[in-house]
Amino acid sequence: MRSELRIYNTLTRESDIFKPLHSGYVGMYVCGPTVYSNAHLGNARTYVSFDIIYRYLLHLGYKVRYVRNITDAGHLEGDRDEGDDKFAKKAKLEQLEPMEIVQRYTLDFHEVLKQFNTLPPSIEPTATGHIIEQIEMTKKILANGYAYEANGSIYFDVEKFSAEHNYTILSNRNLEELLNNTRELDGQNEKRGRLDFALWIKAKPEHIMRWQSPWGEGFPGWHLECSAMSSKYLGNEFDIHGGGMDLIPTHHTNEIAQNLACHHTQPAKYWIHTNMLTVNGQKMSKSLGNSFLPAELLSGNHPLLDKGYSPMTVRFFMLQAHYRSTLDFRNDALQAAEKGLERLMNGLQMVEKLKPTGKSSFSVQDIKEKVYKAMNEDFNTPIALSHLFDATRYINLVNDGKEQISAADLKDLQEFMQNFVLNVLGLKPEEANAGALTDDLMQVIIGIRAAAKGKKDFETSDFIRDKLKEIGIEIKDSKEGTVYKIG
RNA sequence: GGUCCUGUGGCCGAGCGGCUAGGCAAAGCUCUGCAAAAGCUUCUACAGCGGUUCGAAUCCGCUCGGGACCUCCA
Repeated sequence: MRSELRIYNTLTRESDIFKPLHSGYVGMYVCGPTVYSNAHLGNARTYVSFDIIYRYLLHLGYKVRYVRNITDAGHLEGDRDEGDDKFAKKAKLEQLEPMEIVQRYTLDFHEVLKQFNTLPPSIEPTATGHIIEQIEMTKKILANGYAYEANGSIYFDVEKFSAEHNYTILSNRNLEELLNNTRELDGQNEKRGRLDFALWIKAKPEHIMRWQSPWGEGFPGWHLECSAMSSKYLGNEFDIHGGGMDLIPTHHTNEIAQNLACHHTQPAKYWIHTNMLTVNGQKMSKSLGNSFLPAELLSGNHPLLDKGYSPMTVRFFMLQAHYRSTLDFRNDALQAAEKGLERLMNGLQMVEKLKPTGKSSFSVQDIKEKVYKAMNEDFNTPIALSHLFDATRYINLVNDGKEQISAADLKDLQEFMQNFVLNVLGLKPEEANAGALTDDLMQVIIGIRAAAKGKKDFETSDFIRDKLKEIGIEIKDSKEGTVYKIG
């Protein structure tokens, strides 16, 4: 009997037993990127974390609708009504149409996530594609009395809302202190309250992205799109809402307020938040200028890297930490992850070659249960991995004849390893980086070397090995024969 | 300034009242013409000082580090 899945819920600040609203089905909404520049590794960590959650839920047999938006409009520089939106600003900078920016960085985002082997979401809606829904929602919040119009813009009335609801339920902040500590910002005279935020913003003449609304031409506030799209595709109440931890105090807080003000329901039952990727102990972010781009990672062309690393190495590196802990991105940690991943993948290959040896001397069932237990405790991938490494050690010991495994257990273990490593953790073997022709050539060379070795002509065989090494091809002799590795 | 999180062996990272993960590195061994690779084995830490407890890395207090949020951010 397996343990039940528990998820740490930011809303309750406890690990809650996961029970979907509709048995067998899961609705999950994750806040996607604002596509105004290249996705960096910090962004990737969040989506890799949710990819694991998505994959595991699928693995458990749930039918999951995974919605992840693309923010392509209405995201202001600062929470100021006079701010340009990010796309228009960047567009001016590069002399491009805003939607050109959106397209470029949406493609980049998809490319990055594909490299990290994340599964695409079921629906990937865009903010610009849901202007009508956002206007409708604004109208309804106005009608319900939780917003007001000021000079063509619509603001959410936090004071009114908090008289009836706990506005800071998610962040657990003290509302009074928030009110007193929020910085005085310029150009805020339109707002009645310091914490009020825009649902709809009146377009200034210089704004390129604008839509017609009952309040004149404008564009939606950032927080509204997620409320509108999650309601549309998952209903007013759904199971999981996720995002980075940095979204808790503002974005998600406001989202909850909007949903309550509009639909009178709290949108999600479980709020999951992933922690940040740090560099030298500091959060990786575009504004701090310490971000790593996937291209820099692959090439190793970055002052903090000694060499390039594959996306799978980074995925594995991320899996070695829990999603709610910060993770520091460092060259030597990556180096360690590279070796670790190789060990795990070797184990995965090895288990396929194993032959049953009679009665099992260890319990496959036990390993499996430990792995599931770890995953059921708030998706604890580091612990799951540690048991997978235990399994790997047993696999190697069976290969050495020091442990025994029965035919049934072997089949079980093979299926489990393949399924878990490949499908749940989403790790895939590095693609052979040699083409067919190269491989044929290598077989010829290896054959010549083997012949020389057979004649004890070690001078020739060592010459071949050394020369290949010079051009970056490593020769390894093993019991099963000689293999090569490029790079 | 306010709110909150955090400090684990040479490094990365789990654990969060008793059973003291795992990976990397290191050392020894196996394999091997020699290597390399791979595999096996070994290596026991919880910032400091107090307290609670039969028992604390785990709970409480203080001190000293580090970080996040309060402003766009995953």
